[in-house]
Amino acid sequence: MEGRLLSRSFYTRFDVLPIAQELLGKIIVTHKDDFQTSGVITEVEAYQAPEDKASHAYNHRRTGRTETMYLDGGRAYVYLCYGIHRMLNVVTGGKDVAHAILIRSVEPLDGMKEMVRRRNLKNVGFNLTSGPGNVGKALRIAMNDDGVSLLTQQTIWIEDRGIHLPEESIGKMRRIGIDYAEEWAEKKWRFLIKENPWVSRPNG
DNA sequence: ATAATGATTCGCT
DNA sequence: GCGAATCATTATG
Repeated sequence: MEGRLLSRSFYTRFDVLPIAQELLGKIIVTHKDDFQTSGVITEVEAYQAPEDKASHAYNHRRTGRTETMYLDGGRAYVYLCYGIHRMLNVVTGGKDVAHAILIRSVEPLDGMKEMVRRRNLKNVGFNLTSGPGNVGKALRIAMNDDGVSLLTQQTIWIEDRGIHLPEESIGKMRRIGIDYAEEWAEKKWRFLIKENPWVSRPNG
């Protein structure tokens, strides 16, 4: 399966919203413990600091954790959620621009058997790689992946394998789990491939 | 130093 | 629909 590695210039554009939509249909790949696992990105959420109250980097917030978001585009931002889930984000924009895109769901491609093993699932369903916590577990995202470059095919990277999505096939809805973010919670910055069952929730 | 909490998921009711 | 799991990060003293 040959794909074209997404280049630095894909990630370093300033506006995170088109980048998030263009990630739909691209292939996220990880290489861990001699296993290559991958999937078509089917659902993402954009986070646009400093103005976005839902972002960890809201209002130029700089802490040890958020520092990764201020790096140049084309890196992974990984954080632990609820003490359990490793969430995989794509850092975008130039250095000191704290934009990021959360990968919420993928459609399994390579290494599906290994992904099932990592998930400890008895019965395989769409929950294998749907939902950001499940994506992290299936792709074996680890805390030490925080800050790694996506620009080489070593650990984590994103490829274009020629999938083209027409504008009308992209669903735009409210982001999940950020009700505290007031008016920013209303932004339709969750993007997903319509009619694709590999998303964390059919509606929202 | 301590305490609160979360860009979630799963199992049970 | 509800609550537990589980811990790095964060704010606060």
